[in-house]
Amino acid sequence: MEIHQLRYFVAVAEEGSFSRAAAKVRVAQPSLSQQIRKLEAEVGQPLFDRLPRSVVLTEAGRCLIDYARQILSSIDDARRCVGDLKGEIGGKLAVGAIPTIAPYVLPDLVGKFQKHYPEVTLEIVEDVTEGITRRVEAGELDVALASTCHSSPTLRRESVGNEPLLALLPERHPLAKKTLVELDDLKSQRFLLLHEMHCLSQQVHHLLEARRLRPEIALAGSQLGTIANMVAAGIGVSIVPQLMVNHQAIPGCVSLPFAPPVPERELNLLYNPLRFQSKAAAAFRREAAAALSSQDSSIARQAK
Amino acid sequence: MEIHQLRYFVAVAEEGSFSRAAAKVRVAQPSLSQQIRKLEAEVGQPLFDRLPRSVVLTEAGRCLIDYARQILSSIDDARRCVGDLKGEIGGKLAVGAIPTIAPYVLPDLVGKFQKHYPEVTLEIVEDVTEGITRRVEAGELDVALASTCHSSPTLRRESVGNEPLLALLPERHPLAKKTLVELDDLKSQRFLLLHEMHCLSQQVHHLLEARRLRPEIALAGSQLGTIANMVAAGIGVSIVPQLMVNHQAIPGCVSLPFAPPVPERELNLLYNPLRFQSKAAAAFRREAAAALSSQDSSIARQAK
DNA sequence: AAGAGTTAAGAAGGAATAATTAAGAAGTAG
DNA sequence: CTACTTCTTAATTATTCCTTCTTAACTCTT
Repeated sequence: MEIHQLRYFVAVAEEGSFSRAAAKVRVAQPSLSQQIRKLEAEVGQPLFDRLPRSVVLTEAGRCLIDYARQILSSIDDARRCVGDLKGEIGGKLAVGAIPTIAPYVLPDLVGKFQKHYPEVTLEIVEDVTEGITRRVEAGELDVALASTCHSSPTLRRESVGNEPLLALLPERHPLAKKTLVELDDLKSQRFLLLHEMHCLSQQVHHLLEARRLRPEIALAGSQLGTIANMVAAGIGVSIVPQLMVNHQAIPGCVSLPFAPPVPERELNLLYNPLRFQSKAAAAFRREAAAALSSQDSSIARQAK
Repeated sequence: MEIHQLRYFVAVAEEGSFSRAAAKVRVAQPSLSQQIRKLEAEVGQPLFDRLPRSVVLTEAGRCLIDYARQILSSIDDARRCVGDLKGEIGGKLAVGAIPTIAPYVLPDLVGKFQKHYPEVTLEIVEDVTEGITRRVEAGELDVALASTCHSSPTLRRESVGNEPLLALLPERHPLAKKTLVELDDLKSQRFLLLHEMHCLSQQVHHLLEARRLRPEIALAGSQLGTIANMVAAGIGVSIVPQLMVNHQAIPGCVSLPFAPPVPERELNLLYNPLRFQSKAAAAFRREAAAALSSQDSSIARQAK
């Protein structure tokens, strides 16, 4: 059993194809076939079922795949761990964020971080909470930004504060002139929400349900900018995070803060405590926390 | 970074010498030196300080060693995991036990186990609780038999019952004719104990201390058989586990049960829940639990 | 103080192994 | 039926890892 065999094995399992896997790991496809065969010979049974159109793991393969991933991830950690000892902050850093945070936070944050630590190669992943947390737990992401999510031995949350949610109304809406709005004011409005896989959508849904506010439209595969444009077009109203309002002009809309109790969402930094925390990851967490806290102060200013 | 390089690296770290490590991993010494050099080149800094008389880990080496051990252990687990799928129960199994259990339980247990599963290669380690638990947590042992010990994420205890402790007296001792004895009866006796690193010794010490019974003699580097012989010689009395009395004739001594509250010690099976549990390990746990429970019934019989 | 013994490192030759390219077989789609 | 995709097989090349022999540094003894 060799490390490169495990790498090939994981690649084939992920790609479901020998040739695509070969391209991914940058070797000729026959080499990869050969190494998989050796691995199969060593464990004494086939790891893949070679179907006409695809390649799927056998029982033995499914059994091995988790170990293989873990071993490769440990090797990465080991490299990073000794690399960090050399002092310089460098290497690769995989960062994730959910779609209702990423566009408003990452551009500034990534820019600043790259300026401070130019030796770090960043890899950015944008996905919904479910996908982000899975990737953190699988060791694919070093740090991630998300809102409410589950916690587990392989997923630690570090709170970086709460963020108010704002009402988003068309400019010429009767409520648009108020300075504060209440949830109940929005009764009988049509709500535009993201697809329910977005946690923001779930959070708002819970808010509305608690107040027996019903009419909703969910937009699958969409983003907050689309929602805003639809609000501007008078199709409905929405509830959006402060971060969005701070970072993006929304022509044709006004955003109004809620009267207390102000609806909020959590902002969390996620990471996998079982993995080695590189200096680069620690630095990114620091900068991210700082960036989001400064959000808080700008929120505070705006609230005055 | 290659698997064999990690194997060599761990071997050198453990042996503190290139040549001894080379013998251990069965390669010529220059090969091993060469591979260590490659590893050092890859991580960018030396892993060992080559001192005149020995070889010790550098900071980078200390950082890497845990990862290396974990990776190698994961690879073992992976092998075992897929191997188990093939159905047959085989492979290697490392079993540990503390010195106050091992001689009375392992002979029968190991004999039976080998008869039932002749394909399993057993490796037996006898050590005090501290050493046994460390080895289980480090993944060196698959299963172990011990008494009271700490528990941790990498060390799970599975209770297999409690075992009564008995008073061990010289044949001609005035108390020897009683059928039940109380702890307080033993006041002013001289107690012979094993070295305090043995948990049995600590347990008895606590018992005595609670009753303000003081005079003790601790025997370093000794075993229960020696204690028994000294008791027979009239040097003092002792408190020993039922297991010992059941499995070993003790000429010149009598063992007496205590009146309630009967002092007991726990009997636990230990294993590392983070590691893969092979079928061989599961089978051993079953047989060990059965063996120790049948102890209980023989204890019950004897108590009548 | 000199030599025997130990320990690690270096160099050269040979064996094993993994990579590449090219050709073949099996199945699918147009 | 032909063209295309995908994995396997085969032959060749290149790498790399291991071994033996040798050198260098250091300890301990006489």
